[in-house]
Amino acid sequence: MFNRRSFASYDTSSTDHLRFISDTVLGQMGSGPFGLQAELSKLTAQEIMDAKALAASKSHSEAERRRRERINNHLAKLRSLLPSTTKTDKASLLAEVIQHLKELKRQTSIIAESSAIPTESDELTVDNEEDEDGRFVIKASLCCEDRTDLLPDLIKTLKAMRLKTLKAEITTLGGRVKNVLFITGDDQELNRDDDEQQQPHEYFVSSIQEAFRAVMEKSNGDESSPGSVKRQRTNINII
Amino acid sequence: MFNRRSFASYDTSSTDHLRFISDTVLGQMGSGPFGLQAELSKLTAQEIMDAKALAASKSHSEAERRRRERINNHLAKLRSLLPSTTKTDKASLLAEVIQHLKELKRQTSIIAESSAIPTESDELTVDNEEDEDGRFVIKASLCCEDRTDLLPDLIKTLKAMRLKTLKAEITTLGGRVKNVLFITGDDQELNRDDDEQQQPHEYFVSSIQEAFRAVMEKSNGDESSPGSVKRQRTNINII
DNA sequence: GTCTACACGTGAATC
DNA sequence: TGATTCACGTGTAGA
Repeated sequence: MFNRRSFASYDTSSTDHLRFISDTVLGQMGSGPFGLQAELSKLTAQEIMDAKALAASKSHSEAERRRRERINNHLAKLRSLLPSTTKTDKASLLAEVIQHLKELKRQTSIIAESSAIPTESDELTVDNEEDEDGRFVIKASLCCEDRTDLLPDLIKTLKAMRLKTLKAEITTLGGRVKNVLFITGDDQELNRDDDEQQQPHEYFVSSIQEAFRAVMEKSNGDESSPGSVKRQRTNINII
Repeated sequence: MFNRRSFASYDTSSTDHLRFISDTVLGQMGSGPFGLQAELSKLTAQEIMDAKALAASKSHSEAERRRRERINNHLAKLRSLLPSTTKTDKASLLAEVIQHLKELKRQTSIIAESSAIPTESDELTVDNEEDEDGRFVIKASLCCEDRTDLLPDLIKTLKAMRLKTLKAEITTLGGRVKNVLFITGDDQELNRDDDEQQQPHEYFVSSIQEAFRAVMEKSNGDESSPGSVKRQRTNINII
């Protein structure tokens, strides 16, 4: 452990290290011809072991240097992607990356909700809305990878929940699909005038969200179909 | 440097370190009462210096540990923000962050171009388009911080370039403004039927872009006006 | 047994 | 000067 430390300094060459060892050992031991011989052979063994250890240590430190280099290159790339490069500090850089990432995520989610074009990331929002006649309508917007059974599954789900689709905007682009559905229940279920209005509607919203989530996740699990017809765009409005 | 190394191991206590020094020094020096006394006082000085050095080293290593902790916390937060948490590796994590950041940036820029809502980041695009009558129209979309003189400056610029605004969509939100202008030149300048059509239009596009860029940058330099009326939204269509 | 990734303490530099 | 940041080589634990 002691001599391991001795070549830990940055640019001590192998020969310097060995000379240091031979000096100390020869100084402590007797200088007779036999002892010297023994010590010399011992030294050779030491040399070999040290050479091996040094080689191992060298490759180790080099590997570690490569790793550091990779990480720092990525950090530099991140720094170049940020708008404000005020702080050069590493931790602050990462903090700004986090902030920027959250901001971008916020923007995209806000814009994506009000857009009819499907995005790369899966998305599901279900909200209460009021139509022009003041009746309650639920607007459900879901975006996911397209598959042949998606629409039938959605219809089946809606039928099972006794819901009626007033209007559907279905847009597919690049193998992905975005559905914006305007849903209402049977008249005896929704549009009641008692003072417990909010709670039942929130219940409907969450149960619809849950059901649609299941349909979307079933879609994700279906990896066997290769999504044959891609990169073609269709835009369908069902009223 | 030698004894600095000696307490470099992780949990060697201060007393162990000092005992090691006293052993070696006493072994090398004479053991007379005077020499011992001198060595003892020296030792005390050494002890004090070592105690100081140890304290410094301790605070240093603790500070370094805090720094590492901060960085790793940020990395963990980044990992939680990513959609795919497949690789736990640090460098790969940063690589995925870069990828994700680029993807989000791409999405927002694409969506922002086709949206009438002003975004947080400045933006300027100028493109050729054809209107319903087949005439050439230039669509210019610029988004920047709002100021009172922005619109007059734009109008002045357009007038100076002998351009006509067919239609303008101006939307302000939260102190920022987005202008989408549909521009055409005088009829003798644009809409010619010779085979050099593309080049002059590209010239117009780039010169318009340059002029608008100047207007936007002048806007950025104007920090004196406090942008009094913020957080109110207006939507104006000029046809 | 080699390889890889991490945390650690330390020397040096910058402020 | 002390505080803070970085690169370095090393110990060590999983594949």
